Parts: sequence; C-alpha cells; structure tokens
Amino acid sequence: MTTAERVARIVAVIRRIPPGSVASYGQVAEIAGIPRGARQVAYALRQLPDGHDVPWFRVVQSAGTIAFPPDTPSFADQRDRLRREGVVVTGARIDMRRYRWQPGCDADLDYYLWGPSDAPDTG
DNA sequence: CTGATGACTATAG
DNA sequence: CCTATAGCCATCA
Repeated sequence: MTTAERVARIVAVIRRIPPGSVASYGQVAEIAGIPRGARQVAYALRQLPDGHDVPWFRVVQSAGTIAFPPDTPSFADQRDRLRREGVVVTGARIDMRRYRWQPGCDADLDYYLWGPSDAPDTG
C-alpha cells in the first residue's frame, strides 16, 4: 500500500460524505480500509494541493469537535462551511448523533472507489 | 535506525 | 465538561 494509494482511498471516501453530514477521521480511515488510520486521514488532508475541491470540512474528531484550535482561521472556515450546509455548530461542537454520516450496509470499499454505476452485476 | 510530531482516539479521574 | 495518559502510525529531521 503506497502513500498515493492511501491518499486516493481517503479522498474517495471523503468525497462520498453528503452535504449536511460529517464523519470522523477514524470513520473515514476505517471505510477506506485503513484501521487505526485516523492520523493518516489528517495527514492526507494536509497534503492536498491548494484549490482542491475535497470536502475536508466534513471531517471532524470522533467526539464531534472541530480538530483545529478555536482561535485559528481554519477553525472558523470549517465551522462556517458546515453551518452553510445546515450543520449546527456550537462552539467547536457538533451533535454526532444527528449529523454523523451513516453509510448504507451495502457500502463496500469498492462502492466508494468505483461507484454504484460500475457494478458488474448491473450490466 | 532513533526520536519528535501531529487536522486522532479511547479511557480514566 | 475538562485534563491527563497511553496507544496509534506515517512522516520527517
């Protein structure tokens, strides 16, 4: 598993997080097939080039808090982007019971990598 | 190889 | 809720 492959998987998963929902770093890692890879998710996001369109702001800590320190521009940016999608952010806190992304049971890694339209079964 | 770092996480007080 | 602690793992000096 190369670094590029890890980043690709992580990004693919993050792109699947629907607007108005959030996922934890650990959740993204697990779905991407990288158990205990929460820190690698953070690393992947840090590596992304400027101007990318990956919805990085939909990734938060497992406790439902924004990972950036409250007094940073990144914190405010993430908070505002989430609010723009309808997510209620109180301080640094988000109610995970309400906004946590819950992928369907049919959500396999292949689904996130290739998408449903590429399923061999369908055609 | 060794030690330090970090957009993390689980657990205990 | 907050602080402290231990575990985690790729990356970097």
